[in-house]
Amino acid sequence: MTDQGTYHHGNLKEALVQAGLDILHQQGLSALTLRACAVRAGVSHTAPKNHFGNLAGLMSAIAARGYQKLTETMQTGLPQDATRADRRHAALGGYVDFAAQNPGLFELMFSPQRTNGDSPELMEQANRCFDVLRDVSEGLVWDKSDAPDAALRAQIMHWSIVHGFAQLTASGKLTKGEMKHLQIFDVFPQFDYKA
Amino acid sequence: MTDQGTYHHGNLKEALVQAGLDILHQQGLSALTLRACAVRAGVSHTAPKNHFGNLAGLMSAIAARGYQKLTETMQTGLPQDATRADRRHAALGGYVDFAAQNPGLFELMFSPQRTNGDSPELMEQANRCFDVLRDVSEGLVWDKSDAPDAALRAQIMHWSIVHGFAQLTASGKLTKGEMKHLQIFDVFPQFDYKA
DNA sequence: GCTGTTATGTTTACAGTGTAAATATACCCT
DNA sequence: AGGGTATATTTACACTGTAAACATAACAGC
Repeated sequence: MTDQGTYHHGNLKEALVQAGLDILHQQGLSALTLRACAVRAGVSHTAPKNHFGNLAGLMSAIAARGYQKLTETMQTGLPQDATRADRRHAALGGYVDFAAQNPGLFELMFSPQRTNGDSPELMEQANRCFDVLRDVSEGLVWDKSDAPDAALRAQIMHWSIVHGFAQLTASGKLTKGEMKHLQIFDVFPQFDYKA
Repeated sequence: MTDQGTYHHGNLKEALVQAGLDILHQQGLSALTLRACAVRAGVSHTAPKNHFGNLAGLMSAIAARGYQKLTETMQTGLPQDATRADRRHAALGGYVDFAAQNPGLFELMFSPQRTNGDSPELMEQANRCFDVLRDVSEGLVWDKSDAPDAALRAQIMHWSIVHGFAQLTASGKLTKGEMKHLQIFDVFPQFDYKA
Protein backbone atom coordinates (compact mmCIF):
# COMPACT_ATOMS: atom_id res chain seq x y z
CA MET A 1 0.00 0.00 0.00
CA THR A 2 2.15 2.86 -1.26
CA ASP A 3 -0.76 5.08 -2.01
CA GLN A 4 -0.58 7.38 0.98
CA GLY A 5 2.95 6.91 2.29
CA THR A 6 5.73 9.39 1.68
CA TYR A 7 7.51 8.10 -1.38
CA HIS A 8 9.66 9.72 -3.96
CA HIS A 9 7.21 12.48 -4.30
CA GLY A 10 4.64 11.71 -1.65
CA ASN A 11 1.71 10.68 -3.74
CA LEU A 12 2.16 11.96 -7.20
CA LYS A 13 -1.13 10.59 -8.44
CA GLU A 14 -3.13 13.02 -6.33
CA ALA A 15 -0.70 15.86 -7.02
CA LEU A 16 -1.08 15.45 -10.77
CA VAL A 17 -4.87 15.46 -10.63
CA GLN A 18 -4.81 18.55 -8.47
CA ALA A 19 -2.36 20.23 -10.83
CA GLY A 20 -4.70 19.49 -13.69
CA LEU A 21 -7.64 21.05 -11.87
CA ASP A 22 -5.59 24.13 -11.08
CA ILE A 23 -4.50 24.51 -14.67
CA LEU A 24 -8.06 24.09 -15.86
CA HIS A 25 -9.52 27.04 -14.07
CA GLN A 26 -6.45 29.21 -14.27
CA GLN A 27 -5.56 28.77 -17.94
CA GLY A 28 -8.38 26.73 -19.45
CA LEU A 29 -8.65 23.46 -21.26
CA SER A 30 -6.21 24.29 -24.02
CA ALA A 31 -3.41 24.58 -21.46
CA LEU A 32 -4.15 21.22 -19.88
CA THR A 33 -1.26 19.18 -21.23
CA LEU A 34 0.55 16.22 -19.80
CA ARG A 35 3.78 18.13 -19.51
CA ALA A 36 2.16 21.12 -17.86
CA CYS A 37 0.66 18.92 -15.16
CA ALA A 38 4.03 17.29 -14.58
CA VAL A 39 5.86 20.58 -14.33
CA ARG A 40 3.34 21.96 -11.89
CA ALA A 41 3.65 18.84 -9.76
CA GLY A 42 7.43 19.23 -9.81
CA VAL A 43 8.34 16.07 -11.69
CA SER A 44 9.64 15.21 -15.13
CA HIS A 45 7.19 15.05 -17.97
CA THR A 46 7.27 11.26 -18.22
CA ALA A 47 6.52 10.60 -14.57
CA PRO A 48 2.72 10.52 -15.08
CA LYS A 49 3.10 7.44 -17.25
CA ASN A 50 3.70 5.26 -14.18
CA HIS A 51 0.38 6.24 -12.65
CA PHE A 52 -1.93 6.89 -15.57
CA GLY A 53 -0.39 5.12 -18.55
CA ASN A 54 -0.98 7.88 -21.03
CA LEU A 55 -2.67 11.23 -21.52
CA ALA A 56 -6.16 9.77 -21.72
CA GLY A 57 -5.59 8.09 -18.38
CA LEU A 58 -4.70 11.34 -16.67
CA MET A 59 -7.57 13.15 -18.32
CA SER A 60 -9.97 10.45 -17.18
CA ALA A 61 -8.76 10.79 -13.61
CA ILE A 62 -9.26 14.56 -13.74
CA ALA A 63 -12.71 14.09 -15.25
CA ALA A 64 -13.60 11.60 -12.52
CA ARG A 65 -12.64 14.19 -9.93
CA GLY A 66 -14.82 16.62 -11.82
CA TYR A 67 -17.84 14.35 -11.40
CA GLN A 68 -17.08 14.10 -7.72
CA LYS A 69 -17.06 17.86 -7.42
CA LEU A 70 -20.21 18.14 -9.49
CA THR A 71 -22.00 15.74 -7.18
CA GLU A 72 -20.92 17.83 -4.22
CA THR A 73 -22.07 21.02 -5.89
CA MET A 74 -25.50 19.51 -6.51
CA GLN A 75 -25.88 18.85 -2.80
CA THR A 76 -24.49 21.97 -1.20
CA GLY A 77 -26.55 24.34 0.86
CA LEU A 78 -29.25 21.85 1.69
CA PRO A 79 -30.77 22.00 5.18
CA GLN A 80 -31.12 18.89 7.26
CA ASP A 81 -34.84 18.60 6.63
CA ALA A 82 -34.76 19.37 2.94
CA THR A 83 -37.73 18.12 0.98
CA ARG A 84 -37.35 16.29 -2.28
CA ALA A 85 -38.40 19.45 -4.09
CA ASP A 86 -35.63 21.30 -2.30
CA ARG A 87 -33.10 18.67 -3.29
CA ARG A 88 -34.32 18.83 -6.87
CA HIS A 89 -33.93 22.58 -6.92
CA ALA A 90 -30.43 22.33 -5.51
CA ALA A 91 -29.43 19.57 -7.90
CA LEU A 92 -30.56 21.29 -11.08
CA GLY A 93 -29.29 24.69 -10.04
CA GLY A 94 -25.98 23.27 -8.89
CA TYR A 95 -25.47 21.42 -12.13
CA VAL A 96 -25.93 24.54 -14.21
CA ASP A 97 -23.75 26.62 -11.92
CA PHE A 98 -21.00 24.03 -12.03
CA ALA A 99 -20.90 24.10 -15.82
CA ALA A 100 -20.87 27.88 -15.87
CA GLN A 101 -18.07 28.18 -13.33
CA ASN A 102 -15.93 25.30 -14.61
CA PRO A 103 -16.35 25.37 -18.38
CA GLY A 104 -13.05 23.69 -19.15
CA LEU A 105 -13.55 20.88 -16.68
CA PHE A 106 -17.13 20.46 -17.81
CA GLU A 107 -16.10 20.12 -21.42
CA LEU A 108 -13.46 17.58 -20.48
CA MET A 109 -15.93 15.51 -18.47
CA PHE A 110 -18.16 15.01 -21.49
CA SER A 111 -15.45 14.66 -24.11
CA PRO A 112 -15.30 11.02 -25.19
CA GLN A 113 -12.35 11.82 -27.38
CA ARG A 114 -10.11 12.89 -24.50
CA THR A 115 -11.21 10.46 -21.82
CA ASN A 116 -11.49 6.69 -21.50
CA GLY A 117 -15.19 6.01 -21.32
CA ASP A 118 -14.52 2.63 -19.74
CA SER A 119 -12.35 3.93 -16.93
CA PRO A 120 -13.68 2.35 -13.71
CA GLU A 121 -13.24 5.40 -11.51
CA LEU A 122 -14.71 7.66 -14.16
CA MET A 123 -17.77 5.47 -14.51
CA GLU A 124 -18.14 5.22 -10.77
CA GLN A 125 -18.12 8.96 -10.20
CA ALA A 126 -20.43 9.57 -13.15
CA ASN A 127 -22.87 7.04 -11.77
CA ARG A 128 -22.70 8.66 -8.35
CA CYS A 129 -23.66 11.93 -10.01
CA PHE A 130 -26.50 10.24 -11.84
CA ASP A 131 -27.76 8.80 -8.55
CA VAL A 132 -28.47 12.28 -7.25
CA LEU A 133 -30.78 12.88 -10.17
CA ARG A 134 -32.54 9.59 -9.57
CA ASP A 135 -33.33 10.65 -6.05
CA VAL A 136 -35.06 13.84 -7.10
CA SER A 137 -36.82 12.19 -10.04
CA GLU A 138 -38.95 9.73 -8.11
CA GLY A 139 -42.65 10.34 -7.72
CA LEU A 140 -43.16 13.20 -10.13
CA VAL A 141 -46.79 13.71 -11.10
CA TRP A 142 -45.97 14.43 -14.74
CA ASP A 143 -45.61 10.72 -15.27
CA LYS A 144 -49.21 9.57 -15.34
CA SER A 145 -48.45 6.04 -16.43
CA ASP A 146 -47.49 3.32 -14.00
CA ALA A 147 -45.04 1.70 -16.34
CA PRO A 148 -42.21 -0.04 -14.52
CA ASP A 149 -39.60 2.18 -16.17
CA ALA A 150 -41.34 5.42 -15.24
CA ALA A 151 -38.72 6.29 -12.64
CA LEU A 152 -35.91 5.59 -15.07
CA ARG A 153 -37.51 7.76 -17.70
CA ALA A 154 -37.94 10.62 -15.27
CA GLN A 155 -34.32 10.25 -14.25
CA ILE A 156 -33.08 10.36 -17.82
CA MET A 157 -35.32 13.30 -18.60
CA HIS A 158 -33.88 15.22 -15.68
CA TRP A 159 -30.31 14.52 -16.64
CA SER A 160 -30.99 15.30 -20.30
CA ILE A 161 -32.59 18.65 -19.74
CA VAL A 162 -30.24 19.86 -17.05
CA HIS A 163 -27.22 18.73 -18.99
CA GLY A 164 -28.46 20.19 -22.23
CA PHE A 165 -29.29 23.52 -20.65
CA ALA A 166 -25.98 23.59 -18.81
CA GLN A 167 -23.92 22.92 -21.88
CA LEU A 168 -25.83 25.20 -24.19
CA THR A 169 -25.40 28.07 -21.78
CA ALA A 170 -21.82 27.23 -20.84
CA SER A 171 -20.80 26.89 -24.48
CA GLY A 172 -22.36 30.21 -25.37
CA LYS A 173 -25.08 28.93 -27.68
CA LEU A 174 -27.85 30.47 -25.59
CA THR A 175 -26.40 33.77 -24.47
CA LYS A 176 -27.67 36.05 -27.16
CA GLY A 177 -30.28 38.64 -26.44
CA GLU A 178 -32.87 38.38 -23.76
CA MET A 179 -32.55 34.68 -23.01
CA LYS A 180 -29.39 35.27 -21.05
CA HIS A 181 -31.13 35.86 -17.76
CA LEU A 182 -33.35 32.80 -17.95
CA GLN A 183 -32.69 30.15 -15.33
CA ILE A 184 -33.34 26.49 -15.81
CA PHE A 185 -36.34 26.75 -13.50
CA ASP A 186 -37.92 29.24 -15.85
CA VAL A 187 -37.57 26.81 -18.71
CA PHE A 188 -38.23 23.48 -17.12
CA PRO A 189 -41.83 22.94 -15.90
CA GLN A 190 -42.14 22.82 -12.15
CA PHE A 191 -43.68 19.43 -11.73
CA ASP A 192 -45.03 18.46 -8.32
CA TYR A 193 -44.49 15.25 -6.42
CA LYS A 194 -47.30 12.80 -5.81
CA ALA A 195 -46.73 12.28 -2.12
CA MET B 1 -14.66 37.12 -56.85
CA THR B 2 -12.23 34.20 -56.91
CA ASP B 3 -14.37 31.98 -54.77
CA GLN B 4 -15.73 29.74 -57.47
CA GLY B 5 -13.28 30.23 -60.34
CA THR B 6 -10.57 27.74 -61.19
CA TYR B 7 -7.54 28.98 -59.36
CA HIS B 8 -4.45 27.29 -58.10
CA HIS B 9 -6.49 24.54 -56.62
CA GLY B 10 -10.03 25.34 -57.63
CA ASN B 11 -11.57 26.30 -54.38
CA LEU B 12 -9.47 25.01 -51.58
CA LYS B 13 -11.74 26.34 -48.88
CA GLU B 14 -14.51 23.92 -49.73
CA ALA B 15 -12.06 21.07 -50.32
CA LEU B 16 -10.54 21.48 -46.87
CA VAL B 17 -13.90 21.45 -45.12
CA GLN B 18 -14.91 18.36 -47.05
CA ALA B 19 -11.60 16.70 -46.21
CA GLY B 20 -12.24 17.42 -42.55
CA LEU B 21 -15.70 15.86 -42.70
CA ASP B 22 -14.29 12.78 -44.41
CA ILE B 23 -11.57 12.38 -41.81
CA LEU B 24 -14.09 12.81 -39.02
CA HIS B 25 -16.26 9.85 -39.87
CA GLN B 26 -13.46 7.70 -41.21
CA GLN B 27 -10.90 8.13 -38.43
CA GLY B 28 -12.61 10.15 -35.75
CA LEU B 29 -11.98 13.44 -34.03
CA SER B 30 -8.47 12.60 -32.82
CA ALA B 31 -7.29 12.32 -36.43
CA LEU B 32 -8.72 15.69 -37.43
CA THR B 33 -5.54 17.75 -37.67
CA LEU B 34 -4.67 20.70 -39.80
CA ARG B 35 -1.99 18.81 -41.64
CA ALA B 36 -4.21 15.81 -42.30
CA CYS B 37 -6.84 18.01 -43.90
CA ALA B 38 -4.20 19.68 -46.06
CA VAL B 39 -2.73 16.37 -47.20
CA ARG B 40 -6.13 14.99 -48.10
CA ALA B 41 -6.90 18.12 -50.09
CA GLY B 42 -3.58 17.75 -51.90
CA VAL B 43 -1.89 20.92 -50.71
CA SER B 44 0.94 21.79 -48.37
CA HIS B 45 0.20 21.91 -44.67
CA THR B 46 0.41 25.68 -44.49
CA ALA B 47 -2.03 26.37 -47.29
CA PRO B 48 -5.11 26.42 -44.98
CA LYS B 49 -3.72 29.49 -43.27
CA ASN B 50 -4.70 31.68 -46.19
CA HIS B 51 -8.36 30.70 -45.91
CA PHE B 52 -8.93 30.04 -42.23
CA GLY B 53 -6.12 31.79 -40.38
CA ASN B 54 -5.42 29.02 -37.95
CA LEU B 55 -6.64 25.67 -36.72
CA ALA B 56 -9.58 27.10 -34.82
CA GLY B 57 -10.74 28.80 -38.01
CA LEU B 58 -10.79 25.56 -39.95
CA MET B 59 -12.48 23.73 -37.09
CA SER B 60 -15.14 26.44 -36.91
CA ALA B 61 -15.84 26.10 -40.62
CA ILE B 62 -16.21 22.33 -40.26
CA ALA B 63 -18.47 22.79 -37.25
CA ALA B 64 -20.59 25.27 -39.18
CA ARG B 65 -21.03 22.70 -41.92
CA GLY B 66 -21.99 20.26 -39.20
CA TYR B 67 -24.82 22.53 -38.07
CA GLN B 68 -25.97 22.79 -41.65
CA LYS B 69 -26.10 19.01 -41.93
CA LEU B 70 -27.83 18.74 -38.58
CA THR B 71 -30.53 21.13 -39.71
CA GLU B 72 -31.05 19.05 -42.83
CA THR B 73 -31.22 15.85 -40.80
CA MET B 74 -33.90 17.35 -38.59
CA GLN B 75 -36.05 18.03 -41.63
CA THR B 76 -35.63 14.91 -43.73
CA GLY B 77 -38.45 12.53 -44.51
CA LEU B 78 -41.20 15.04 -43.89
CA PRO B 79 -44.21 14.92 -46.20
CA GLN B 80 -45.56 18.05 -47.81
CA ASP B 81 -48.50 18.29 -45.45
CA ALA B 82 -46.61 17.47 -42.26
CA THR B 83 -48.24 18.74 -39.11
CA ARG B 84 -46.31 20.55 -36.44
CA ALA B 85 -46.34 17.39 -34.36
CA ASP B 86 -44.78 15.53 -37.27
CA ARG B 87 -42.13 18.17 -37.65
CA ARG B 88 -41.43 18.02 -33.94
CA HIS B 89 -41.04 14.27 -34.09
CA ALA B 90 -38.69 14.52 -37.03
CA ALA B 91 -36.64 17.29 -35.44
CA LEU B 92 -36.06 15.55 -32.12
CA GLY B 93 -35.44 12.15 -33.65
CA GLY B 94 -33.14 13.58 -36.29
CA TYR B 95 -31.11 15.44 -33.71
CA VAL B 96 -30.49 12.32 -31.67
CA ASP B 97 -29.69 10.25 -34.73
CA PHE B 98 -27.26 12.84 -36.00
CA ALA B 99 -25.31 12.77 -32.74
CA ALA B 100 -25.24 8.98 -32.73
CA GLN B 101 -24.05 8.69 -36.30
CA ASN B 102 -21.57 11.58 -36.25
CA PRO B 103 -20.08 11.50 -32.74
CA GLY B 104 -16.83 13.18 -33.70
CA LEU B 105 -18.48 16.00 -35.59
CA PHE B 106 -21.07 16.44 -32.85
CA GLU B 107 -18.38 16.75 -30.21
CA LEU B 108 -16.55 19.29 -32.32
CA MET B 109 -19.69 21.37 -32.87
CA PHE B 110 -20.16 21.85 -29.13
CA SER B 111 -16.52 22.19 -28.18
CA PRO B 112 -15.87 25.85 -27.31
CA GLN B 113 -12.23 25.04 -26.86
CA ARG B 114 -11.67 23.98 -30.45
CA THR B 115 -13.95 26.43 -32.26
CA ASN B 116 -14.35 30.18 -32.40
CA GLY B 117 -17.67 30.87 -30.74
CA ASP B 118 -17.89 34.25 -32.44
CA SER B 119 -17.35 32.96 -35.96
CA PRO B 120 -20.10 34.53 -38.10
CA GLU B 121 -20.80 31.49 -40.24
CA LEU B 122 -20.76 29.22 -37.21
CA MET B 123 -23.26 31.41 -35.39
CA GLU B 124 -25.44 31.67 -38.48
CA GLN B 125 -25.69 27.93 -38.98
CA ALA B 126 -26.26 27.30 -35.28
CA ASN B 127 -29.06 29.83 -35.27
CA ARG B 128 -30.61 28.21 -38.33
CA CYS B 129 -30.61 24.94 -36.43
CA PHE B 130 -32.19 26.64 -33.44
CA ASP B 131 -34.90 28.06 -35.68
CA VAL B 132 -36.15 24.57 -36.47
CA LEU B 133 -36.72 23.98 -32.80
CA ARG B 134 -38.54 27.25 -32.44
CA ASP B 135 -40.96 26.20 -35.14
CA VAL B 136 -41.95 23.00 -33.38
CA SER B 137 -42.06 24.66 -29.95
CA GLU B 138 -44.85 27.11 -30.60
CA GLY B 139 -48.25 26.47 -29.10
CA LEU B 140 -47.48 23.64 -26.74
CA VAL B 141 -50.17 23.11 -24.11
CA TRP B 142 -47.65 22.42 -21.35
CA ASP B 143 -47.12 26.11 -21.09
CA LYS B 144 -50.24 27.25 -19.29
CA SER B 145 -49.09 30.77 -18.72
CA ASP B 146 -49.42 33.47 -21.31
CA ALA B 147 -46.17 35.10 -20.43
CA PRO B 148 -44.57 36.89 -23.36
CA ASP B 149 -41.49 34.68 -23.21
CA ALA B 150 -43.45 31.42 -23.22
CA ALA B 151 -42.42 30.56 -26.75
CA LEU B 152 -38.79 31.27 -26.02
CA ARG B 153 -38.91 29.09 -22.94
CA ALA B 154 -40.45 26.22 -24.85
CA GLN B 155 -37.81 26.61 -27.50
CA ILE B 156 -34.98 26.49 -25.00
CA MET B 157 -36.54 23.55 -23.22
CA HIS B 158 -36.70 21.64 -26.48
CA TRP B 159 -33.14 22.33 -27.39
CA SER B 160 -31.94 21.55 -23.88
CA ILE B 161 -33.61 18.19 -23.59
CA VAL B 162 -32.87 16.99 -27.08
CA HIS B 163 -29.28 18.14 -26.88
CA GLY B 164 -28.78 16.68 -23.43
CA PHE B 165 -30.27 13.36 -24.41
CA ALA B 166 -28.28 13.27 -27.63
CA GLN B 167 -24.98 13.97 -25.96
CA LEU B 168 -25.51 11.68 -23.02
CA THR B 169 -26.29 8.80 -25.33
CA ALA B 170 -23.64 9.65 -27.92
CA SER B 171 -20.97 10.01 -25.23
CA GLY B 172 -21.86 6.67 -23.70
CA LYS B 173 -23.14 7.95 -20.38
CA LEU B 174 -26.57 6.40 -20.83
CA THR B 175 -25.86 3.11 -22.54
CA LYS B 176 -25.64 0.80 -19.59
CA GLY B 177 -28.26 -1.81 -18.95
CA GLU B 178 -31.85 -1.51 -19.95
CA MET B 179 -31.92 2.19 -20.75
CA LYS B 180 -30.14 1.59 -23.99
CA HIS B 181 -33.29 1.00 -26.00
CA LEU B 182 -35.13 4.08 -24.76
CA GLN B 183 -35.84 6.71 -27.37
CA ILE B 184 -36.17 10.36 -26.63
CA PHE B 185 -39.92 10.11 -27.17
CA ASP B 186 -40.14 7.60 -24.35
CA VAL B 187 -38.41 10.02 -22.04
CA PHE B 188 -39.78 13.34 -23.06
CA PRO B 189 -43.50 13.88 -22.34
CA GLN B 190 -45.63 13.99 -25.49
CA PHE B 191 -47.19 17.39 -25.09
CA ASP B 192 -50.00 18.34 -27.40
CA TYR B 193 -50.48 21.55 -29.30
CA LYS B 194 -53.21 24.02 -28.45
CA ALA B 195 -54.56 24.52 -31.94
C1' DG C 1 -0.23 43.81 -74.17
C1' DC C 2 2.44 44.92 -70.42
C1' DT C 3 3.36 45.74 -65.56
C1' DG C 4 2.35 46.20 -60.67
C1' DT C 5 -0.57 44.36 -57.05
C1' DT C 6 -2.86 41.03 -54.67
C1' DA C 7 -4.37 36.46 -53.64
C1' DT C 8 -2.95 31.91 -53.20
C1' DG C 9 0.60 28.02 -52.12
C1' DT C 10 5.22 26.24 -50.99
C1' DT C 11 9.43 25.78 -48.48
C1' DT C 12 11.79 25.99 -44.39
C1' DA C 13 12.26 26.46 -39.62
C1' DC C 14 10.90 26.14 -34.84
C1' DA C 15 8.76 25.45 -30.30
C1' DG C 16 5.64 22.35 -28.11
C1' DT C 17 3.23 17.82 -27.57
C1' DG C 18 2.73 12.64 -26.31
C1' DT C 19 5.14 8.37 -26.17
C1' DA C 20 8.66 4.83 -25.85
C1' DA C 21 13.16 2.86 -24.35
C1' DA C 22 17.00 2.79 -21.41
C1' DT C 23 18.59 4.09 -17.10
C1' DA C 24 18.68 5.46 -12.23
C1' DT C 25 16.95 5.66 -7.53
C1' DA C 26 14.27 4.78 -3.44
C1' DC C 27 11.28 1.77 -1.00
C1' DC C 28 9.72 -2.90 0.56
C1' DC C 29 10.10 -7.64 1.86
C1' DT C 30 12.49 -11.71 3.27
C1' DA D 1 22.14 -7.37 3.90
C1' DG D 2 20.35 -8.10 -0.55
C1' DG D 3 17.08 -8.84 -4.29
C1' DG D 4 12.86 -7.20 -6.38
C1' DT D 5 9.77 -3.75 -7.53
C1' DA D 6 7.66 0.59 -7.81
C1' DT D 7 8.78 5.14 -9.00
C1' DA D 8 11.11 8.85 -11.53
C1' DT D 9 14.62 10.69 -14.98
C1' DT D 10 17.09 11.11 -19.24
C1' DT D 11 17.13 10.86 -23.95
C1' DA D 12 15.17 10.39 -28.32
C1' DC D 13 11.62 10.66 -31.83
C1' DA D 14 7.54 11.45 -34.66
C1' DC D 15 3.90 14.58 -34.97
C1' DT D 16 1.45 19.09 -34.43
C1' DG D 17 0.44 24.22 -35.22
C1' DT D 18 2.50 28.51 -36.44
C1' DA D 19 5.39 31.98 -38.49
C1' DA D 20 8.50 33.96 -41.98
C1' DA D 21 10.47 34.11 -46.44
C1' DC D 22 9.77 32.94 -50.94
C1' DA D 23 7.26 31.55 -55.35
C1' DT D 24 3.49 31.65 -58.57
C1' DA D 25 -0.91 32.61 -60.69
C1' DA D 26 -4.83 35.65 -61.26
C1' DC D 27 -6.35 40.25 -61.80
C1' DA D 28 -6.42 45.59 -62.50
C1' DG D 29 -5.10 49.65 -64.68
C1' DC D 30 -2.99 51.89 -68.14
